[in-house]
Amino acid sequence: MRAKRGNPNRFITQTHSRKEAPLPELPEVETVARGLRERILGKKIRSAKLRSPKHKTENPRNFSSLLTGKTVTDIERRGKHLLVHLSENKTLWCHLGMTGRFVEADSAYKLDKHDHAHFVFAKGKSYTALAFRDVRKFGHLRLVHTDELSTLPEIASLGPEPLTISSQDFVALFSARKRVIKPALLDQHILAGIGNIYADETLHAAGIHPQTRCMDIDKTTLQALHKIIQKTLKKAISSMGTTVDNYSGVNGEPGKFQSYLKVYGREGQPCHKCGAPIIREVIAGRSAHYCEICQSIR
DNA sequence: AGTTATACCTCTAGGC
DNA sequence: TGCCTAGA
DNA sequence: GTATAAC
Repeated sequence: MRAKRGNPNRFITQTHSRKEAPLPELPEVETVARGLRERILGKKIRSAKLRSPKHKTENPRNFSSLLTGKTVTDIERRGKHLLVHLSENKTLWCHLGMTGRFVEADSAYKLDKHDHAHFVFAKGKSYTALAFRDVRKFGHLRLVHTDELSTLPEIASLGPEPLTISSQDFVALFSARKRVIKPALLDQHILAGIGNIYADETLHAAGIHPQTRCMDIDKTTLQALHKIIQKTLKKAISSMGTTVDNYSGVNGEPGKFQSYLKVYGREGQPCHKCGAPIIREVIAGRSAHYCEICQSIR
């Protein structure tokens, strides 16, 4: 399946021996938000259908009538949440979970069994039809009142955005905690948007062992981690996210960041820095990938 | 407070 | 070839 | 991926 044996420039791609979910994290969700802006911003919802009533969704009965006729006024990302703001104080609040995605689904499109909703947006002669697909059903689509968004616990309790937090605030966020760094990075209440891939990648780049307690990491290293996180997320966004055997873009465009992965999904393969095999170890219930030589800070 | 396990759900690579 | 399970 | 219950 994958890749390019013998191509030194594709050293990462060829190492993936398994089909892995893309795990929508901040860069992937940002990519989707941008794709949605291009396609549906300013358009009016002509139809909205929910085809899997079992899927986590609010107002399943009224879904169609509540959405039809509303206009998409703004699309924002907060952590891994997608907020599609509509006219009349409505917001379509989406989370992609592990496998959620939007796919273009015009009249020729054959709905997949995992397409839980279908939308048609229009402005003048310009139509866009999208399906919301979510194989594992960990994501959701919910219709909420825009002015009540900030009262929703899932949104209100989110930590700051990693791309805009200052270095000082970042250091303050972690330096006093007893917790282990990897789960702390994954904790959306502390910082919003980082998931398993970028936690592992940034810790490797910063030379920090994933089991290190936050308070044991000196300030200089935390400052370095802050920089690395911003750099990595920006690069991933400009690469349109990480795609392994799936698509992160709205129209199915694969991301390109997977070719830069240095530890994630590379268990047993040589570290690109030192050659030691990459370790995979379950930490706090999730796979952590790291190099025990390069990530000696602990 | 912080940690860990468990549940939610479907699919696929890889082992046997 | 197919069945089964770990892990996404 | 996340929420929740349980040490």
